[in-house]
Amino acid sequence: MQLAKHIQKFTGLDDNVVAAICNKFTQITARKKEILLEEGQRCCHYYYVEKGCLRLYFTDDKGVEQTIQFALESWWMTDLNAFNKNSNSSYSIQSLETSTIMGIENKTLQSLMEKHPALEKYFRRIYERAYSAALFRMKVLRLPKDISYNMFEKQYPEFVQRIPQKILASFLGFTPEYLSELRRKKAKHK
Amino acid sequence: MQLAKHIQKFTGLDDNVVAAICNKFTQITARKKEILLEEGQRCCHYYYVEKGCLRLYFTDDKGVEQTIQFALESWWMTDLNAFNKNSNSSYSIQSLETSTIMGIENKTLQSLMEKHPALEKYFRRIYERAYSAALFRMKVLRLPKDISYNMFEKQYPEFVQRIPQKILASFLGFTPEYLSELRRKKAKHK
DNA sequence: ATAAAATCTTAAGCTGGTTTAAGAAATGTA
DNA sequence: TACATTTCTTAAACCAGCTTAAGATTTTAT
Repeated sequence: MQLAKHIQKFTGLDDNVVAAICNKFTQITARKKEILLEEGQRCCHYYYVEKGCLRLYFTDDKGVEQTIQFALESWWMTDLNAFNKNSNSSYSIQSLETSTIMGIENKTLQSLMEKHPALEKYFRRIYERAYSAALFRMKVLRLPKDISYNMFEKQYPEFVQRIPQKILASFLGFTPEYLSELRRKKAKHK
Repeated sequence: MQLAKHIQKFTGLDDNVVAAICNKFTQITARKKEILLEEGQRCCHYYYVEKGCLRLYFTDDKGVEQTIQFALESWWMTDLNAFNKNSNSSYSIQSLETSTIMGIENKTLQSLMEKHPALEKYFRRIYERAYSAALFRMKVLRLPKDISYNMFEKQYPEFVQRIPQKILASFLGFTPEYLSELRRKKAKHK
């Protein structure tokens, strides 16, 4: 199990303690395109991606899905605000592939953290990483669109192949048609 | 001191322990417009805003300053990636007002966290809040510009008065000229 | 294998927001 | 108080990226 190794790596906790922690999680297999959380519904779970890929998105006033972020292996995903306040979600979460996921509810997570303070360190580092990535992404979104596409392609070449173009476009903040145009221009200039 | 109260509130630590922790911080008074960290320089400090306001920004290829985020009272700010890796910063940090700030170096912070594991909980919550805010901001930046301006004005009416328009524009992702136009249009329609 | 659905491409016309430029207002400084 | 500097406004010309639409390709389901 990836999660156990991950927690072990960040906390240095004993194997059997880690096992007891992981025991509180529910293992979920999500099919390609399966919706794990729907905008407006109660956000009951925090998800850890063992294998596969999730995306967090919302649907704008024009009905277009806007992808906020992806979660690949070893990343966590939820609508954090809704999860913590036990309120309705402002986002949807979808599995982009057949994914293996560990899910946990808020109450369970809180009691785990109380019982195992070392988990505070684990999540401190998880959030630190997530926040740092969010800052970087904020910067990238300010660059001209062609540049942010090139950066993304360079950094995640295999991932660009893995996901539908339209979803990548919605992540980078433009239309699929424009992404198509960028790709054509780029191919031409080689 | 705000910081002590803040740590106390999130961790429940003893007053004298909190005092010992805060003792490791350096108190800084930054003048209006003072630059605390310059893009390309070593990022040596994490800043906690006691009073005033900081902004994190970078200068794009056209020489335009792009504001990534603000830190008001009780918020933390640094180039997290550079701070953790002890490397050069990709951003600058500027005080927008006469601000009172608490600064700490990475080594000192790490040793504080080792000595006081309760601080892990403190920063877990700080990062959690920061990450949640970053997600929300990502969503707002996807909305039409006039809407994101209206949302911002509604949520922080006094802050809109406090900071220069051009900096607000760079935060919302458009030009000062366009912000001017939006304001004029809005005033007309009343 | 085959039909249906989803995705991707191309191209033309269009628009939200930028650029440029110049004057007005506010702010900082001696 | 006056001068210099920065910020804000206005308006016109412009363009990066969107919209629309229709055909081509790929994926999914049976």
